[in-house]
Amino acid sequence: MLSKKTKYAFHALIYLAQHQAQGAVLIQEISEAHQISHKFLENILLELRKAGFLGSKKGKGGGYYLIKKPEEIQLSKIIRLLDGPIALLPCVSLNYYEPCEECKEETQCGLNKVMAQVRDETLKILENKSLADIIEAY
Amino acid sequence: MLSKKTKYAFHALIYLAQHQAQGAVLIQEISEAHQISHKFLENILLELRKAGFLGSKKGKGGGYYLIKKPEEIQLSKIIRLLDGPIALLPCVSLNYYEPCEECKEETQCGLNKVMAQVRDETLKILENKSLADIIEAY
DNA sequence: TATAAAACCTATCAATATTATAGGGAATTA
DNA sequence: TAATTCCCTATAATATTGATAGGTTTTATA
Repeated sequence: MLSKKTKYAFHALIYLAQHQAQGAVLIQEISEAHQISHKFLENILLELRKAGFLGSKKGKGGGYYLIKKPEEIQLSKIIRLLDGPIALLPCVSLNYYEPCEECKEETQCGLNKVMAQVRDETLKILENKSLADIIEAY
Repeated sequence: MLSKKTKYAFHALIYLAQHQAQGAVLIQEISEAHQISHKFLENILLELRKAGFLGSKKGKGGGYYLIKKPEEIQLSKIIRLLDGPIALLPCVSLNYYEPCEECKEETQCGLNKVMAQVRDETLKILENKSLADIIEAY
């Protein structure tokens, strides 16, 4: 299951994409529109900015805005940033890999094989779908 | 990520499958073989029994044993039993469905669509792979 | 039939992760 | 210079997961 953090991130990104014309958008505005705690959302937007998805402007008239095109924002990247690994086991994670404690030969482990397959199919979708794709039908 | 509970369950099931000949197997034996806390494993085996995967025998010479063929134990069933939903969002979960709080029309939500797709691909694998499959290469 | 072995069951504790809040700092605008 | 808004870090609250504890019931067997 995706965490609230990730869900909020998606909502915020969608909101920002749909209000690109208006320039910088206040945290406040997004948090009210989606009923998210202002401060919690603030932390999330901060992470998204540090990761290069958003830009920000301080002071009056400030706020957040997308600095990547919605087409260029892969869903997989957002999930990894806020939720961590997409894989079901550390030993098949591409970005958060950790060796299996039990297996000597991971490549010969049946569980590893299946979970690697799940990971591949999941990534095939999440890497090829972008923010733009989910907005289309929103 | 799968919980330890689920991982332990898989290890235990694999162990039981590989020691089917010996009849009932002690919790102790499995917990030692896999370095799992005896009591924690006990709870897990209990759940597996209640769910119909295992049988048990009390008293001396007792223990746990598989009552389903490894071929008939879908990985998806084990994960759902111990970890809950496989889907990434409640609104696309088949077994633990909960309506989306924001969407009026889930069918028209882009996030819902993508996550349903992920769920389908994941299940396509986890429902078609059984305990027997992961033992083969173990 | 007494004893020991083993699962059964439920409660509770501990550790960790998630969600949320708090509050002063720094930059920007007017 | 004052108001606004994001920046940053710490901490508190809550939920989930992982682990432990201890008595109960059943069963084999000596």
